[in-house]
Amino acid sequence: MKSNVTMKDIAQKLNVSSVTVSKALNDKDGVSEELKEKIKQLADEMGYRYNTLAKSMKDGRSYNVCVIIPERFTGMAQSFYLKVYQSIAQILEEKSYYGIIHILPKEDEEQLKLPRIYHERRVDGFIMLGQPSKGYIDLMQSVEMPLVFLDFYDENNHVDAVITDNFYGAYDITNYLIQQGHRDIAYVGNLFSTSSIQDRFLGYYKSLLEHKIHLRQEYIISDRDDEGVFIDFELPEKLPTAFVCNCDQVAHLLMERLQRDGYRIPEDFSVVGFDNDIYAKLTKPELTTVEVDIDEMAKTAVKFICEKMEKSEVMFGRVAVKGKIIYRDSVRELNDSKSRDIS
Amino acid sequence: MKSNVTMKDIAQKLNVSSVTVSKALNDKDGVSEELKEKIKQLADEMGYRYNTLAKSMKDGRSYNVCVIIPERFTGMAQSFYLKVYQSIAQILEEKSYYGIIHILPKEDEEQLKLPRIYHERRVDGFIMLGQPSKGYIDLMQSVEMPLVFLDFYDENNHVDAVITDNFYGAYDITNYLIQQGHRDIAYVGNLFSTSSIQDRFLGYYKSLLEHKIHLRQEYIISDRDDEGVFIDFELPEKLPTAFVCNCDQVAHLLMERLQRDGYRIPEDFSVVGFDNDIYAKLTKPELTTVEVDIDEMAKTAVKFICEKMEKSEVMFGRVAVKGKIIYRDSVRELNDSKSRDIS
DNA sequence: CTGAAAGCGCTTACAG
DNA sequence: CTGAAAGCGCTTACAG
Repeated sequence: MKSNVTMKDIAQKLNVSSVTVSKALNDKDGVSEELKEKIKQLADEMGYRYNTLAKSMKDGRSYNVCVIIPERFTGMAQSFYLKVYQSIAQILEEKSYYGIIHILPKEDEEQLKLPRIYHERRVDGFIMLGQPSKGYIDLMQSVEMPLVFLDFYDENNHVDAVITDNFYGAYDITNYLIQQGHRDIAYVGNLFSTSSIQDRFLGYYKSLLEHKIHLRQEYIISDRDDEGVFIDFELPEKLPTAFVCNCDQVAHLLMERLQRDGYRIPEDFSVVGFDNDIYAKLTKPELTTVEVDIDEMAKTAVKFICEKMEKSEVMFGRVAVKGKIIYRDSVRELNDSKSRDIS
Repeated sequence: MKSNVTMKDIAQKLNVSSVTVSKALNDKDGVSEELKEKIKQLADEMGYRYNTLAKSMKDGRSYNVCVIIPERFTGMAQSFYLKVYQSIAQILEEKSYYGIIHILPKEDEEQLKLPRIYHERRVDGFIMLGQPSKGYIDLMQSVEMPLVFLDFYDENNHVDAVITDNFYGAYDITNYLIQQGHRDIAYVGNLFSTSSIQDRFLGYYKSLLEHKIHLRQEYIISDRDDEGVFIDFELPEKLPTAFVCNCDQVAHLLMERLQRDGYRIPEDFSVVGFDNDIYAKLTKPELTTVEVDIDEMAKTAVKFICEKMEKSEVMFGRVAVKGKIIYRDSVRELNDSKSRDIS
């Protein structure tokens, strides 16, 4: 395969103009079917490859969408965002866009440096995947380019955002525990750490309220300090029968702690998580949890960004995508017995 | 920030030509320092962004390097390749290239479909990260474009490849076990599954040979079938005192099995792994293992691909990058006692 | 149905 | 030190 064949080369061989070749290869009107076929065939034979850079330059669009992920979300076991990116890229592909991943280095985030791809005009829109610093959010807003937030939102900015339905996810899974006969249910998570921990807590709380179950302060168990570093759990004197953990990793840690203390799960305690990530299957027994609908989130974000790239005025607001409960073996049904003693 | 400022716009404002603006912004000779400054400043004020697409078209290069990862390597807990990509992208960035990740869908791999980015001439070179099918390897070879294999190599093709030093990694860690007094050492892995399992086995074997330790067939314990699906371990009648596992995940599985059988680690058995991935810290106790030098591998691969993009004749052959042992708590020192009974 | 002309935004090679 | 001309590979709008 020679690599430098252009439309002009094809045109010359057939004694036509490059305009005709262009039309033929793009399947446009104005060329006889016969000639079209001949051109396409010759293009194939000559190993012609369409040069999109030329087209890009012509119509001033790069056909690239940049997916920015803050570096801190890319650590071990954080394959969640990679999966989201993968889904995004695939959907963009169908629309003939490229999804370009950009892992935002910590320094760039602090110094408010936009990706080089922006300064070099190689991008038509941004999907911000995972919450960056406040300053960076403002920066992204200030450049006039289509922008969608994914998996977080910002109170103060009017940016289209696609998020997991944290609230109803936690609500659903707490309801499930109550259906199984649990009444003493704790929530595990630092309420002041992230908005998703907070929203999940509120979903849990709503479920309690609807079932007229009193929220006990000592049943709100912190899992990390305000910097996000995990801390030892301080379990209350009187233990609940079930724990709603704000994420699978914390459920994993909690189960280890309980098992170390000699308890069995789910016999002694039921535990549920959120995310359905790798930790959900690392626990013994495996975890009942809420699975995030990655494909739906990706699809929605791509739809938004594409429409915004077409006509930049459109706004979609904040959209929450519902997840679904994955039932495994970390929850025990409490048969009528209202409460129990720990032996 | 207006988005459509061009060199011409800047030129007109200053009553100079766009050639002069181009020279000034690229810091080339032929413009007075004074004028250069003025131009740069105005460019800033006007929110000028350099249009690399135009440059790309001019010199027929996209400045993109495509990193292809077969889909099956991107599952949960497979953040290894993401980290490699991250490192690659960062190093390419320093050289003003873009690293474009492309997750190769299974169907495309089967149907031998190259990434669209190739057909659209938006890429100057490929880094193949992770071993694809034989057919796909041949396909990649057939397109005349700079190509580097990363983390695998192919016997039959003369392609530059950067790999982990599986052989010496396993050799080193087996030596370490022997230093700790172990003589009865098993290897865990299906020798016919992948070349890295095989190479690691051979490193283990070399260590035995050098210490005049007889290789016992029943000490080669398979971990997966030929399709790569994990199977139950068949442990030999007489158990060894130490296990060299072909990867951390398998070490994790083995430790679970042994612990389920009532053994303690490292008191009853020593276990070592390879990779230092997430599984190495999920085991209790944490795993002594071989860490792959991701940055060095990435650096080498990028160096190769860049030089090949400059002048395509250069060849580097196969380069193995050494890892290093990470000492944790899964190995026990055997004080002189040659062998032991299991109580 | 076919094509000459102009232009996308930049750079290179050359002339002054 | 400065700039007019030509060209990268394509497409659009228009003329025939």
